[in-house]
Amino acid sequence: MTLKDLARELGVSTATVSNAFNRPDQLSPKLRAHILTEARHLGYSGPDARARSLRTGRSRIIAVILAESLTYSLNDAVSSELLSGIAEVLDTRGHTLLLLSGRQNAASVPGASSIADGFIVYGLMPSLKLFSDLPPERPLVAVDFDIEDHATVHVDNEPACYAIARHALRTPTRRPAVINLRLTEQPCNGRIDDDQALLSAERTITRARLAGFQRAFAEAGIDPAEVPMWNIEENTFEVCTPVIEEILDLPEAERPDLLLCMSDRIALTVVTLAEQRGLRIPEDLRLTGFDGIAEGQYRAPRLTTIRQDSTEKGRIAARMILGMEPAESRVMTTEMMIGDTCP
Amino acid sequence: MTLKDLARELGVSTATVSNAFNRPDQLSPKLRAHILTEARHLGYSGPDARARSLRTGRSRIIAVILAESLTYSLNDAVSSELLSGIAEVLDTRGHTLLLLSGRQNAASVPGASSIADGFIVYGLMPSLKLFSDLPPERPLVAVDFDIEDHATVHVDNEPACYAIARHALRTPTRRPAVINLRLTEQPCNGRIDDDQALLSAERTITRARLAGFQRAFAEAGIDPAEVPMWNIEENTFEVCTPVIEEILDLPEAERPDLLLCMSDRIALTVVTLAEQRGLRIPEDLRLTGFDGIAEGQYRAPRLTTIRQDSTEKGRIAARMILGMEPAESRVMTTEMMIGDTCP
DNA sequence: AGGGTGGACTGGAACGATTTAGTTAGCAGC
DNA sequence: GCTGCTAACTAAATCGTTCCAGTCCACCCT
Repeated sequence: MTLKDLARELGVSTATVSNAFNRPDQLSPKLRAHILTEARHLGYSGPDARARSLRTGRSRIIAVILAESLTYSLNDAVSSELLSGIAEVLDTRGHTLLLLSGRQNAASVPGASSIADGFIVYGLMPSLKLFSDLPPERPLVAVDFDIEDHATVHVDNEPACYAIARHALRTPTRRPAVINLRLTEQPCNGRIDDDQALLSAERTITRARLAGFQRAFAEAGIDPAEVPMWNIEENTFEVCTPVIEEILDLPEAERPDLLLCMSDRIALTVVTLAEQRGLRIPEDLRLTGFDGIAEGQYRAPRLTTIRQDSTEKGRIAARMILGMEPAESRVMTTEMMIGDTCP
Repeated sequence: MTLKDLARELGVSTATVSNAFNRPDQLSPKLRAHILTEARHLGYSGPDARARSLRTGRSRIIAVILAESLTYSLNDAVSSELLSGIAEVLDTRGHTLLLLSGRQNAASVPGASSIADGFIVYGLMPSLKLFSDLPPERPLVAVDFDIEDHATVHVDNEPACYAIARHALRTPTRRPAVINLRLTEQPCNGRIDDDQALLSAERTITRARLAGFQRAFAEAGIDPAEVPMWNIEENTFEVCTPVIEEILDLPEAERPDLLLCMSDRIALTVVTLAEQRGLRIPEDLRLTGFDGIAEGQYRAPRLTTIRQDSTEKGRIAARMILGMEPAESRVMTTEMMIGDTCP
């Protein structure tokens, strides 16, 4: 049952049926009512979205391309908050959300994606071939990374990390350490040696966060090069655990008494594993996080962290895509939250 | 730049270009290579998904229609695990995920949805007009509710709740209580009075869970009608909090010493608020959850709960939609996890 | 009566691909 | 030289809409 069938059945033109569904003002109310009634009666449930999107060039679909697998992204608090902000705005404007992963089968991205009216890309590396395959005329907003000729949304990573490190270093500290998130060029889950290719040129956020920490170290008279660093490959409890166990199980003389973590997930894992070992927080171990996820604030000890509003970040990106606000480069401010883990 | 333009430019037919992209065996490798090279060169990034989906009738998009708002669904551990299972399967088969909410602007659903090749519907009520608007010939799988003529995926709610309640009632209990999730016909966030229209006929899961609890009560010689019940409208910390405060702040003689909760989120909120009040778990208060979310197992006290594998539930639904397994009615088993909150 | 106006409806050309049913050329076999 | 076969390619119909450019008619104004 197509629009054409329906038109023939009713003895009107296809244009009129189309108007009955799309432009009520173009035909008499009586005829319109008749058409809609008959449509329902004959089992026609409105114009086919496929044909419509071909003809109009618009689908009311916005694609979100995520750096990690969908599985990860949906479970991670930060990226699902981002998605939820995006969804919120799209929903109110009658748009829908298509989820794509830029990771494994990136092949499927260009194919499926050309159906979308716009793209929100989260945390990818700008060098990816992927970008050249996206239809160049449709809007694209980059979140948490930089790419030329496109709008971006960020938080003030460097100043925020500087501020929280400065706060942490006000309390005398013997052995500070940093737990990075996806910092190294090559995958590395564990201690970062001197000789490892350190900073991937493209990981702009991670680099900015580390730079903030290091600025505070230098200012406090600590040589940043002397501060031990670990790296975490994926922001999950499971992947964090072995690395953190390695740190906490160091002999007491070597064990850090301050851990600057690049995410709350990492920090929460530290809390869990430290509790299991009977370490007292903050007496034996102080730590800071990043993100300000809800889970970190529900229960004692509440995390000392940088709160970024990922939901709002998503809203902004969505509004930019829909043209509700200028698509420009935007840096959001964050807020330091002093919790119990580093008073 | 369209396929037709490219064909003209190269002096071949559109069919040949189409074959170059879709059926390598239909033309000489040499010509194919030439076409692909030139395509890239001239800025043609493959067949347009809109036109293709119109012509072939397939889009490689599966729509997931969620009962709650997208914002909620993306933040809730259970539904995002479900999504993640779905995404995992779709991803490996080159399909993508379109997220729709069946709630507020249900109007946008039929319009946008006819682009999808199939539908996974989560937790909706089958009476919704929505269903009649979906293209009837495309596959539909219902998750966590029943609808005629369609495949469904479930867990064994009643037996699972019976089992955990039985376990909880083995320890002598003076004042058991139940905290339901979305049980009442009319929205109600708080104590359920006798005169409230109790069981929405359509909320099959919730009803099944309560039935399981009540069977165990009866068996333990407790009149189910005497057990006080509360109701929670939305499975979030914020919405749970006032109700749980109401319960925990009852005079000690009235305060329940066993709380059977219909979700881990509710149970976790109880843990948080009980800790704040200095109540000892399980000495002063025992409680059980439902879902088995990761957050409930990380930190002490670990929840005593029913673990359902929502990720696997999603995988099954996705496989059914893609025809990788028979689309029939399926009941998954759950596992009781004895944690610290009700040993 | 003639001209102008505007509302209601229609015809048919796109939109950009896929696919069926060919056509053509080359070559082997007899 | 004819037939038959295959590989390589093409012409044209088709998918289900939308929307531009009209047509038609009733009505009003002068």
